[in-house]
Amino acid sequence: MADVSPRADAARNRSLLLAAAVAEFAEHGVDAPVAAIARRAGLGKGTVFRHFPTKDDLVAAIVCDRVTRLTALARDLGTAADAGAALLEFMTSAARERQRLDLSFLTGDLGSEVTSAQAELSEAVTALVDRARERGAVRDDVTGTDVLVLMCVPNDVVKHLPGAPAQLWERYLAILFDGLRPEGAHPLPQPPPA
Amino acid sequence: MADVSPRADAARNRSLLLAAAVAEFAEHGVDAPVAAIARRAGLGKGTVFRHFPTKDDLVAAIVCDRVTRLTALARDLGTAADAGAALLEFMTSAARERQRLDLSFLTGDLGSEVTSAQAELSEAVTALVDRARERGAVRDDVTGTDVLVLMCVPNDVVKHLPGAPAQLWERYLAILFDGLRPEGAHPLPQPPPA
Amino acid sequence: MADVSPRADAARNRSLLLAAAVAEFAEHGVDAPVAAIARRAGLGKGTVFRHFPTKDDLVAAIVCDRVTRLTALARDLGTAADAGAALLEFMTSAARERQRLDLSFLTGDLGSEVTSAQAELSEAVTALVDRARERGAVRDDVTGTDVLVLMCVPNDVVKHLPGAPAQLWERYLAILFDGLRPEGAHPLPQPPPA
Amino acid sequence: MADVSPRADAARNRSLLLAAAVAEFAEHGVDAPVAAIARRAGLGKGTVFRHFPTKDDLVAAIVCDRVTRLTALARDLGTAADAGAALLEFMTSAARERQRLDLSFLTGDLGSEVTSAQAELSEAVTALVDRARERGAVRDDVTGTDVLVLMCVPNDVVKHLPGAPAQLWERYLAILFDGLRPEGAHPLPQPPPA
DNA sequence: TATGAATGAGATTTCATTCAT
DNA sequence: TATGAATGAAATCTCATTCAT
Repeated sequence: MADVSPRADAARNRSLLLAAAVAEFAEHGVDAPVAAIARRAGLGKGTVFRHFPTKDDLVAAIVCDRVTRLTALARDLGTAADAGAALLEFMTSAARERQRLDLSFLTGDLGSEVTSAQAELSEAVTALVDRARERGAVRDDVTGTDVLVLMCVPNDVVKHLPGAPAQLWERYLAILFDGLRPEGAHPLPQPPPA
Repeated sequence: MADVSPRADAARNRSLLLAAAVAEFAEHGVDAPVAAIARRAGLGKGTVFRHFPTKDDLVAAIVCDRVTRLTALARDLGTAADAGAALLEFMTSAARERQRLDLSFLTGDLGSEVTSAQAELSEAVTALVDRARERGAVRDDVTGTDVLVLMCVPNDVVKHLPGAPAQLWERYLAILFDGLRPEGAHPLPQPPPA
Repeated sequence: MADVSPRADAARNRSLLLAAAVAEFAEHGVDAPVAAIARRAGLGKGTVFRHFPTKDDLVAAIVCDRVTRLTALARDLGTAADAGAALLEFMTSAARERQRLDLSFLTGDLGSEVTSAQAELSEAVTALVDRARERGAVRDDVTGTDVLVLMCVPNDVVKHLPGAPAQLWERYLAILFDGLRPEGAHPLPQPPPA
Repeated sequence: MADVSPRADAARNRSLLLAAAVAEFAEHGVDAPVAAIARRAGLGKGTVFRHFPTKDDLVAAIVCDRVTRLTALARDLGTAADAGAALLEFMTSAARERQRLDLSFLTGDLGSEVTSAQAELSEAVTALVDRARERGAVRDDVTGTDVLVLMCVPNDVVKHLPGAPAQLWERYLAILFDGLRPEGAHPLPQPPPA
């Protein structure tokens, strides 16, 4: 009990830093200087490096957090009555999350922690997609990995239109999801990635 | 005569530089140092700045070139017999182009030249889409701007999968295009962007 | 009684810290971070600064300790039967000590405590050398200060040969001591330092 | 001819930098900041890194220069009439050189260029010592490598005495050289290093 | 008293851009 | 006109030291 208080402080600062980093990255991209993040968090530059020895570690922490939350969501939705609606809701929530910050959490080597978090997410999403496919809610030839990469689309797309309204991603998610439905599906020219 | 050869030289250097920049950006991203581009072109660093006063100008020139070529393609396809196939071919060619270098040519302020080139592209693509929509080849509620942003998707998506096969983008273009077809289209939650 | 145990604790920590610092400096040089010393001692970083307000103070304490021990040794040997053998043994022990950690304890301003310890060592070594010289064990023109600086040689020399065997210093101490003997001594071009 | 002038400038700056680095290292040790060297040379910080991509490269260049000059000297003296005097002169010159800056040029991995320069020096000094030994000018059991490491002694020793007169090293070189003479040589306890 | 979180000055290094030759 | 040397403003990261708990 006695040693909780200093740690509470450190935990609070860690949160402050993550929030500041998310905000700063959202505004200026991942090239935002660490100093700006520290300033935004109201902390010293060195404190950032105490919590995250490398800038990459900071990025990895954010990604990890995000991926973990998505995994939890996918698992929650894994037992929903309507498997198709569950998948759509997952993709919707994922896009809404990504609207805040679009760090691509699939690329690059961000360390083992992120890698295993990604593996868990992949598994959870695959389960979600498999179920939707079995119920005929999505086309036969779509896989969990497909959804994993496609769920980034709506936000990526909107990034290209600087002045666009905040909710525009919903439009493209809808178009994309129509492409995943069984109705009017044409055969795909390439096999799904591993 | 005397002043023709220097101009020919300058034009050749400009081409060399653009090619070198495309290659360098493709390999190392837009953060590739100007020095590397100069070296690759077999020219001095100062020559780069003589042709392109700023690194951004160099990027803008590449984007401009690319956009202009796409505009020409869109115009060529504007008279094809099958409007739907023409649109698909346009998006396919655009994706194939982008496979080489995925500078997002829609974002950011790259100067007036790029802006007007973008406007022309927008106009040409809108014509293409309008025609396809009138023939019933794509859904009623899709616009030229939609296609303009969506045609970046296949490559953007594949970027997230480092080890993926080179042609994987074809898979996602197919899914996406199925989403643009009239069959099984669900109403879209947001209006198209301007 | 009540205040005895904290003092005992403090003394123990001081020793732990000195030992850890010696080890760390030996492995990584004086640039070894204070944090590493604290970790090696199993103490907090703050504790280091409680005992030694400055990193320099920590270095000074080590030097002081070392110098004091050498002084004791020199005094012990001051009454030995064979004055020449006593001097050789002193230099041998000094070199062996220095093999563990070669902080040069003569250079720099390390504070008054070190300065006075150095003065005492100087006096003791001078006595040792004077006696050896009187007995004809060393050449006429050699002084205590000469020995003081020369006794660092064997280790300094070996430092230049990274892969050298641990005992190589003995070779160079032998050569050096031969240079201090009266046999075959040539006149020295410069007077001894103060 | 026409392209000599820009290079002349660069060469001059390179020399300026080397000189400034030697001076700065001599005053403040190798930990002297690169910025200080640049300032002393009257050049920008970036210019240092144009000439020497790394601080280590700068150190290596200095060492290389020094080693190369010593090699030339050793070779020059290799044909002198009096082999013993030649060796003494070599060690004297080496010490005088080192008096300006005592970068230990034997330790550490400074890159292949330095390594090969060191090898050449070693060979030249070995020739010098072998000849002296054959003429009976130095003791039987001394090698080129011994001299290579011992020639650093006089300066190392004097470093420990901050206020000492500039020529004090001559005194210790004399003592050391007496230790290398055949007269009064005692057997050495350790074999020579490779 | 002991701890270790926070600090911030400073070190190395990169790179777009300028300018003398 | 072409070159590449010079510049200096960041950016990342380290570490001695302070201070709240």
